Amino acid sequence: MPNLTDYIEEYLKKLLALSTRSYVEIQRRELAGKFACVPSQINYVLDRRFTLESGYLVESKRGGGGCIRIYRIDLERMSPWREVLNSLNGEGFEPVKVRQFLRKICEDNVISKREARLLGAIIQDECYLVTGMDQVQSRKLQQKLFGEALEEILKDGC
Amino acid sequence: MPNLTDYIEEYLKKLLALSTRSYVEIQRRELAGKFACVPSQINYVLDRRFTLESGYLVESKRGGGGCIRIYRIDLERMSPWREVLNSLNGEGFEPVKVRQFLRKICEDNVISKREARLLGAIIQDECYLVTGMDQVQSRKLQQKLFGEALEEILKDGC
DNA sequence: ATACTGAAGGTCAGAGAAGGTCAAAGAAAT
DNA sequence: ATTTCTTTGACCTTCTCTGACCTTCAGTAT
Repeated sequence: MPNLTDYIEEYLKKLLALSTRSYVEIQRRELAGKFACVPSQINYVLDRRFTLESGYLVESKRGGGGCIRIYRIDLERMSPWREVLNSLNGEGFEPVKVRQFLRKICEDNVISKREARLLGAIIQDECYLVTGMDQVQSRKLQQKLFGEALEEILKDGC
Repeated sequence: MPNLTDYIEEYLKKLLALSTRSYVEIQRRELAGKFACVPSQINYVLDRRFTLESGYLVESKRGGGGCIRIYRIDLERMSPWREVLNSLNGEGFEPVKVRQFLRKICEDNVISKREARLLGAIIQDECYLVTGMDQVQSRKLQQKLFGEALEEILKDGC
């Protein structure tokens, strides 16, 4: 017995399938209207059903003329990142390991040397020392920033 | 979903691209007429889309026969570039301004689109919220990380 | 010269139009 | 009975657009 979230998910995935591009653009208010629900329901659906792990990526712009853009990322583009992607949610996000990983995918030409160095800069522990955060917090932030950066890479070429 | 501001921006940039000189001259009143909006809308567009950080310079003359002149700043004329970089590295580190700057050096092919987006990810305020740092601290860290990352990119002899 | 006048452009605060967040209530699953 | 998933609504942030009021300047009348 499908619920609202299921219907909205299905609708959006259909839109994506029909689109010639790798993304679709919607307006939150309008979509909420179509399904007779509150706008924040749309955010819920996006949070739950259009996650990075499941191969989707969401961007938005506020203000007059704002919109939400949903990208579909194909598996090939995702696969080189699988390993590090897993470490982004749970434990096991270790700068040292990530660096090794970066070297590897750089050799595999998934990213450029410059990009590898840029990503490396994000996870330099020394930068975080001055803030007075404890290590747990720093790790969390590194993890978050790295994740965001990764999204930008996956978005690319879409 | 472009809005009025987007259209006016596009129009002006097209004018600039077509111009043989490095600037264009417009009349606020007349331009507002063309887009059926109030004159101050033009100021808004200029404030938001034609800043120094994004590589433009705006001059104006009031009174009878007044006009607005918009210059496109060329990276070759290094001086403004340096100025901006310095201001970014000094006190006034503001992600909004930095983003405009990124857009410009991207347009000028100093960095790739992907790199611009990666650098943009580093300075997203939302990421830093979870850490419980105050804004001053977050800014400092953003600035540090951004600086390191940018260096890694430019090291490479762009 | 001096003062007036009208035609520019500038500023700023407030309304409006998006989308975001979060906690709490309600429903479904285990 | 408890946990997890869904739905809702109040409140927030960002970006855009408008209008009232201000400043500057060229030309003209005194």
